[in-house]
Amino acid sequence: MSSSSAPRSFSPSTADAPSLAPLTFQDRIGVPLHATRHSSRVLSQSTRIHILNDKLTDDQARQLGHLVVHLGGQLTSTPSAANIIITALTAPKRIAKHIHPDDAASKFLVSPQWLHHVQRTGLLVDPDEYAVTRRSGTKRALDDHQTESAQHSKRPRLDSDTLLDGHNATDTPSGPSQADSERPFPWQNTKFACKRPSPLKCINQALVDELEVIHAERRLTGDSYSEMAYMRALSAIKAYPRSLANAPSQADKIKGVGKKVALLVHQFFTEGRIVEAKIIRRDPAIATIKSFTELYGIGPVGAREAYNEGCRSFADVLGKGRSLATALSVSESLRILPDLRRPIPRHECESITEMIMTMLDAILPGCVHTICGGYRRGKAQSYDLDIVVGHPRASRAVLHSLFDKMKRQGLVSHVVSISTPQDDEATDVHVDVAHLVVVPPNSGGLHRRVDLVFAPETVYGAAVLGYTGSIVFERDIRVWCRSRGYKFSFTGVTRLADNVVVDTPTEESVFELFGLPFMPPRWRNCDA
DNA sequence: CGGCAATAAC
DNA sequence: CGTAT
DNA sequence: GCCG
Repeated sequence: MSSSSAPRSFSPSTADAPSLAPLTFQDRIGVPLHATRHSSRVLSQSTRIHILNDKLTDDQARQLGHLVVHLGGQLTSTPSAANIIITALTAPKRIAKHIHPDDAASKFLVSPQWLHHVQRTGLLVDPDEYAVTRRSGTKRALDDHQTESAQHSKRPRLDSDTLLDGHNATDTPSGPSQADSERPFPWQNTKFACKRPSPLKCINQALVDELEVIHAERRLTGDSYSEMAYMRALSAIKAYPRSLANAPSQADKIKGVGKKVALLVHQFFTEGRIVEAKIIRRDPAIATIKSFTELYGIGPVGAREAYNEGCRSFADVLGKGRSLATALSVSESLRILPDLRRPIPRHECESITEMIMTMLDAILPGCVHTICGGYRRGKAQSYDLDIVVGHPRASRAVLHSLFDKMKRQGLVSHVVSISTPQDDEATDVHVDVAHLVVVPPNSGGLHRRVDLVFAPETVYGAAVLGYTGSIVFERDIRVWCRSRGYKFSFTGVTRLADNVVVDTPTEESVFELFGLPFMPPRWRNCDA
């Protein structure tokens, strides 16, 4: 594709719609620089729509274009930049002339009626309902009234009886969630993820997985506050202990779930999927951008830029030679990526830790340690290893001694980053961190990401808590903490009144200080 | 309508 | 600033 | 996008 970077526009050729502003095309991925304020947009930026002019008059095409923009969607100048293509054509051969063969499979090809239906209902209608090339059923494209009424009248709703109390969870079917009896305390309707137990897999996990698709798309497109809203909403649903299948309208009573997500929840349980997630799942642009973020040091912005500059493969990204400010070059990152994609089973987390702790013991005996991260939350496998070590005060630069020893033994293949040694006697507490790539012996030469954290025992509890996650749990414990007059980080807890660091030798001491019931690590799985 | 975690490295 | 934890 |  020709890299049309800046938004382009043209003025209407025929002057019979004078009130309309010129149409604006946007072929790039990502939220517009000046996000147009739609109070409640029907189409999000995940719908990038191209209108085939063929068989439409200029005027019709322009009207449709304005409708797309009016509904909050993005208009593209080429078919390949879109994920939805509107056309009045019906003959496959004629359509094929406009669509690159590579694109044909992934694009939704819809009739203009789709857009009108979207406008009429104010909902993102499944584009497959208006597919111009037949899928399983050929009759859909014409009878939009029928599909509409069918969707709205079907399915009984039996959600009036059940209430949001969470105590008498009598109806716990054979769900895949972990033993509910282990739940440390009952669910409560709170906006703080750190106050509600969240299992590894919840009873509404299929819904959570669907919302996660939208969340990931918001992250990749840079819609950051929408991203956060989805993250928190799915987190809230994840903690909800009862099935929403027969009571989808209960969803908007859960704190963190608002009008929009409640609508999606309803759609999921009445129609079996969320349309927006379906569109995103089929969007190759999103998949490509996501794959770029697998490279260390390339996040949503870098991945998006690469994509918008025409990159479609790792080789393309490598060709760009963007190694911006990362210890791991793109080529190195690419080289070890196959290894880093391999999950680390729990027993290997343990054996690597044992090896490292044995080495440490020869340097400074008597340190305590905890394997944190997903491992501690009970995940069967992880993609990195977080080891938090607690050492007696007065021991300085322990991490660096250990690090040297590991290097000498050839265990360290890459130093992603390591905190600068605190040479002088800094009076305040210092937590040392090393982000390494390690090649453990006896594991087939696989590269493994290992994070080492060295904390004085006075803040060991905060460090362990800070490295156990999950992300939403961490964020909310900080929010809660501030509301109680403290500031929390993995380096310790500070009382805001006098800026004094409070002793937090154990996790329990942190929870107690904050007036929070202790949350067992296995119940901190607040993320999808 | 303001706010949305905190921190370190690059 | 963007990325990572 | 949601909460207070």
